[in-house]
Amino acid sequence: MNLKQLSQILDLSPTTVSRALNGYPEVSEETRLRVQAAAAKHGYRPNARAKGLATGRSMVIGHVIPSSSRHEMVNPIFGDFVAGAVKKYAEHGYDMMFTNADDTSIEDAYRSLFQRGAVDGVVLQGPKVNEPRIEVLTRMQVPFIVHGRSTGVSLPYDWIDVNNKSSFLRATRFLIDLGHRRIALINGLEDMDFAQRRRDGYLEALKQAGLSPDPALMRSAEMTEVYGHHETRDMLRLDDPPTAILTSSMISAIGVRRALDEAGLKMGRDVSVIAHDDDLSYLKNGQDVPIFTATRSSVRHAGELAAEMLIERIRAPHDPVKTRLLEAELVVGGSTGPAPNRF
Amino acid sequence: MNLKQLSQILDLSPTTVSRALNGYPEVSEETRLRVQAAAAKHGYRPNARAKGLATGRSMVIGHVIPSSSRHEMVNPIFGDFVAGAVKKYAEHGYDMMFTNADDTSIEDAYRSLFQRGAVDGVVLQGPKVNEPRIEVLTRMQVPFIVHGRSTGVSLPYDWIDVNNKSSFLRATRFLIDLGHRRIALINGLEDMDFAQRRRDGYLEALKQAGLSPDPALMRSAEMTEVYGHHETRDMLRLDDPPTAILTSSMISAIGVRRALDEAGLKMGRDVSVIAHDDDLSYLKNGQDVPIFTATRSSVRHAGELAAEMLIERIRAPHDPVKTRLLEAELVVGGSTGPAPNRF
DNA sequence: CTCGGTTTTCAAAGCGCTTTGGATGCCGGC
DNA sequence: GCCGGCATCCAAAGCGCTTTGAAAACCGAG
Repeated sequence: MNLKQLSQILDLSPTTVSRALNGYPEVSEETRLRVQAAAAKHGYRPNARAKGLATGRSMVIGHVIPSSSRHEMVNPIFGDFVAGAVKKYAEHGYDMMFTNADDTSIEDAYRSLFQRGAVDGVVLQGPKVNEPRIEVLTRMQVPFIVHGRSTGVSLPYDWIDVNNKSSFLRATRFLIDLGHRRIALINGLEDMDFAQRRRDGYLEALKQAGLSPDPALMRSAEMTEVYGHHETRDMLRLDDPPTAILTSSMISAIGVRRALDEAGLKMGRDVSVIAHDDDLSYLKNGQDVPIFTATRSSVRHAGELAAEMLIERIRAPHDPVKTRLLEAELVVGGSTGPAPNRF
Repeated sequence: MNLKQLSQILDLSPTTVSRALNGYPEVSEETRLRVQAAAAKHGYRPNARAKGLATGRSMVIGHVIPSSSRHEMVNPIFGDFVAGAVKKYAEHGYDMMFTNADDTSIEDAYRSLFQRGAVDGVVLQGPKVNEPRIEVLTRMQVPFIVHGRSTGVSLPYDWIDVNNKSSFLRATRFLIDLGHRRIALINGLEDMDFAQRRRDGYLEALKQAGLSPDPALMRSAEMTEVYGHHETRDMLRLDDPPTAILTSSMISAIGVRRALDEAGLKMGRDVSVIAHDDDLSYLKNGQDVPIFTATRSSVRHAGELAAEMLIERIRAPHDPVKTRLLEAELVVGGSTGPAPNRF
C-alpha cells in the first residue's frame, strides 16, 4: 500500500493525502479525518526511503563500531549507553543505525555513513586523546556529539561527559582520608581520554596529600574481569602491596574481589576497593546497600542526554556548541574501610 | 556529489556511470576504469536512499529492542550477539538498524520497520514460549531469523539456537555424578524459551537419576548479579541447603559466588557451581583455567551465524527453512567438586 | 560497400514520497 | 453582478538512483 494507491481509494490526490497525514493546514479537517481513518484501516506506512529522498533527511542516527577492537561494541557500557539513546531517538522519530568498520577505515565509515545519506547525524563513542575523528566530522559538517571528550582537540564540538577527573580525585581522597597510603589504580586503556582523566584525578589527589605515585601500583588495560583479577594478584605479591584499589569499572572490580578472596583477604577490611560504577542495569551495585564503594554515574542516562543533544544539533546546525558535564556521586558501600596496619 | 554531476564531469550518461560502478558487463573496461577513478577522486558515494528506492532493497537489517523490559537491550548477551552479527552484515554490505518499541507495540514495530521499507529482514531475539511475533512475521512475509526457538509455535521458521536442554542435562548429570543430590537451579525468566529448555534438561537429568525436584531449589528471574546473590543467600538458609547450584548466566554466577563468600563457604568445595557461559568477550570465564565450570557457547558466534543465515534467507526467500542447533561444551573449572558430607 | 551481429552508450521511465505553483470553488463586499 | 480573498485541492516537478528499450558505433564476413 503506497501513497498513490491510498489516494485513489480516497479519490483524492497524493498531494492532499500527504498533507493530511503530515499535519499541514491547507486541508479541511473533514478530509484529514477521512484520510487518517483510511490510512489506519489499510495499514499505510509511508516508505521511509522515498520520504527520505524527498525530504533530504533520513531520520536515522548512526553509530560506528570498530570491529578490531573487539570489546568496544560488546562492552556492556556501550550497551547501556545505546539503550538510553535509542529510547530518546524513538521519541523523536529517529532510528538508530550501526555500521561496522575496521580500525583503519573508521573515519571512512563515518564519512560514508553520512555522505551516502544514510544518517542525519552520528555519535562518536570512546574518544581517545587527540581523537582525529572529531576534526574529520567537523570538516564534513556532520552533526555529531561526542560521548566523552578529547584532550588535545582544540576545535569546539558538542560533548557530554562525566567529570572523570573530579570523581577519581574524590574517590582517591576518600581513601586517603581513611588512612590509605598505598593506593593502586586499575585503570582502563590510557589512550582513552576518560582513562587519562581518571588517572589525572588520582594523581592530583595523591599530590594534594603529599604522596608520590608508585608506577607499580598503576595499571592500565581493557577493563575485564580477568584483568582486574590478574593485576590485583600481581600487586598483592609486591613487597609493599596496596591497601586500597581504585578500579575503572565494576567488571574489573569483580575480578579484584576474586583475587582478594583467593588471597584470603577480606574486602573492606584488609583491602579497600572503590570502583567506577556506570550503573548498568543488569549489573547493579547491590540492592539497597552498595556492594562496592563507587563513583556512580548512569551511562544510560548519558545516552539519553546525548541523544537529545544530538537531535537538537540536527535541528539547529549553527547553534553555538553545547556541552554537558555530569558529576558522579560517591556512594559508600562495604568495600572500603580504614587502612589496616597503621603504625 | 551525485551521479548526475559525476556523469557530467565524465561526459557520460548517468546510465553508463551507474553501470560502470556496479560492475555490469555492458561497459568497456576502459570506461569503467575512467569512471572508477573519477568516483574515487571526487569521493562519490551513491545515495543510499535513492539506491534503495530504485532497487527496492534497503541493505539494512533490523533489530527491535523492547524498551519496557529494560534489560533486554542492555543485556550483555545481546551486545555480544549483535557484535557478531554486525560484523557479518558489514561483510555483505548490510547495515544494522535498531528500533525501540514498548512492549505493547512490539509487533507493530516489526511491521512498521519492514513495511515502510526501512529494512530487508529482521532478527527476532529473546523468543518466549509461544512467541506470537513469529506468526506475525511469517504472515507479513518478512525475511527473519529467530535467535532461539519457541516451543508451541508449529510454523516452520529459520532459527539458530544452542541446545539448552542437552547442555543443562549434561551439567546436571555431571553434578549428580559428583555425588550431589541437592542441586539448585537459578534460571532466567521462565517465560523465555531458553530458560524453559534449560529447566527441562535439569529436570530430565534429575529424573534419570531417580531424584525428585524440589521447588524450593528452583528459582527464576532476570539474570542479574544481585539476583544470583539473593537467591543463593536465600537457599543457603534452608534446612537442607543445596550442595550444588546451576545458574543460567555468568553474571548471576558471580552473585552466587558473592553469597557463598559471605556465608564463609568455599566454592567448589562446600558448594559446587556451574554457570552457563555465553563466552562474552569482556567477561571471560578465566584466562587459561576456567573460573567456573560451565556450559559454554559463544553467543557472538551465534550472532555471526544468524546474520549469515538471514542474509541467505533474504537472497532466497523461498528456500526451505533452515535451522541450526549448536552444542554447548562443558568446560570444567574450579567451581565444582565432589559433594561434601557424604554419609 | 553493405549488412547482420556485437559492443557500447544513452534517453527516459519509474521507485514513492514532498512541495511548488497553480487551479477551483465559494464566500461576502461593493 | 463582479471581484478579491480565502479555503481546498491538485498536477507536475524533483529527490538520486536503476533499468528498460533503443540508438549509435564498430566489427568482420560476404
